[in-house]
Amino acid sequence: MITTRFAPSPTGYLHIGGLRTALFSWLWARKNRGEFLLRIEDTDLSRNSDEALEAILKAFDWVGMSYDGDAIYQSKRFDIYKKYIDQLLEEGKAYKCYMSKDELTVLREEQMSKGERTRYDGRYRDFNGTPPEGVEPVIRIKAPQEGNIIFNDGVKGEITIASTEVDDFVIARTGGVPTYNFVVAIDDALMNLTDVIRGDDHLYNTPKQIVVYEALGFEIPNFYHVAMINNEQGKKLSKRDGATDVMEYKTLGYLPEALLNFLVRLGWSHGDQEIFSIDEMIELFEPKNINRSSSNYNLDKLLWLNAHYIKNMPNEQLAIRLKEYSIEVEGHDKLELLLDATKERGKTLVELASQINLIMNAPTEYNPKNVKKAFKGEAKNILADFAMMLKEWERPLHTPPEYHAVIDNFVKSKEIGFGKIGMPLRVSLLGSMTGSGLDEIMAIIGVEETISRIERAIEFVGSVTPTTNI
RNA sequence: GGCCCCUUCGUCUAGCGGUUAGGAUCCAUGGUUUUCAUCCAUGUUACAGGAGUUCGAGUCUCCUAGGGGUCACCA
Repeated sequence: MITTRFAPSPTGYLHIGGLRTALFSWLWARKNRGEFLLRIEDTDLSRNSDEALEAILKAFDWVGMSYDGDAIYQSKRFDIYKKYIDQLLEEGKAYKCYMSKDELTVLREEQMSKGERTRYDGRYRDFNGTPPEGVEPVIRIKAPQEGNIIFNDGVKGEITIASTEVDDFVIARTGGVPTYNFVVAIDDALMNLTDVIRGDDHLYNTPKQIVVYEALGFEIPNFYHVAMINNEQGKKLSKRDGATDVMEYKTLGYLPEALLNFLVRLGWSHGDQEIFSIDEMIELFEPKNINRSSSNYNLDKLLWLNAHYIKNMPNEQLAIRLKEYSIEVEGHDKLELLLDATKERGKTLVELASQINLIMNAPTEYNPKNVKKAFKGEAKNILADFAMMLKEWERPLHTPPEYHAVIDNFVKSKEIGFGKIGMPLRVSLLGSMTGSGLDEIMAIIGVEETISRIERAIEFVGSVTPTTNI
């Protein structure tokens, strides 16, 4: 059985890099009918925040990734870690180090000035004397002093790191609170993880964790280190790049299925395929197809995917999603028509919402530029005549083709080009020069509203246009 | 700086010793559309550089350059 996990620390929001590794882990577990576990890394009591934790859980919920069982909180497992610390101490695989922070700083500065890698020098590794007074010790683990630590990374291949690069790192701070690399290794082992998929930035933690695995006799899982996601300039993602919080994408009008599809293709591929439903991702995902190089985050592609998912989403479903964007169209008698007429014109739900609002609400103002272009010349009279024709029209007016017939008839009887009525009518109805088809708009709002909007436009034109121009 | 990793169109990527180096996005052009958008078609653009190995190298090896990661009593 495959067991994977996502292990965020509740110190900030969930960002897209984290979401992607979570996605990969989730897909891999689901594909193998294994388990995907959630573990909250909250051993740094001073940096945790409940809001951050809540935001992470909310983001998971929004994208629809479910974890198995209950989330595990490291802060509630200190007694377990304590037990292993004591065990290592007893077995002589760990020791108390009485070096003060000041002494450590001095050592580091010395090493840095010599251009060496900063590392603990092991001065208390075999200490038998009387401990200095007044110093609360930390616990350090005995790391191998020679040879190499070698592991096979599922993405990058065999990684060899010299043991001299790994010092006797602290596993318990003064006060006894255990540190990250120690608890990660213990929890990963205790949770029976088979595959650890995580960010590239953890690559150097792996040898440290292997030291713990070996000291405790745990079985080492498979590691997959996924390269980072950079911004469009190829630099590290930062707050300045916007939308670092996954939930920000919801605010911007992105569908979770588009975001996930975008992320799954960032660093992973299945031949030339671009569009993946969740089920397809689960079916096709293979960690061996994860790219070894880092990738740049590019909004164009996400936007294209989002537009794709909006266009292809059933209208009832779309109506439900739109509720989050202050659009209440569920149960509207022209729902199908309304969404068919607008959903190809919005790349995000926010844009789609504004398209819908344009149709559902009569324009309260007309852009001067549009007025100048669309309401010039005979426009006022033409609109008036068209409104008249609508009023006197005797055939039914419900569907777009039925409205089309009116326009058709109007243009022919007046012997004018479509342009003479098209743009003035559009601006009258929407206040905008672009948008859905006129036939559709009129069919959605109905004949009374159509006439009312035309009359308001005529009134407006009359108030600003010199009579000589009409 | 030490160590580790990475390098194919602007971007995401396919490629797994022999291809006219493919797809997607973006951009441009044309077509469809009464506008816009959608859709369709066409087009421009890439193997970081240099040595090897080989009959043959984007694919293997080495070097150089560039980029990234990491060096905590943070996670």
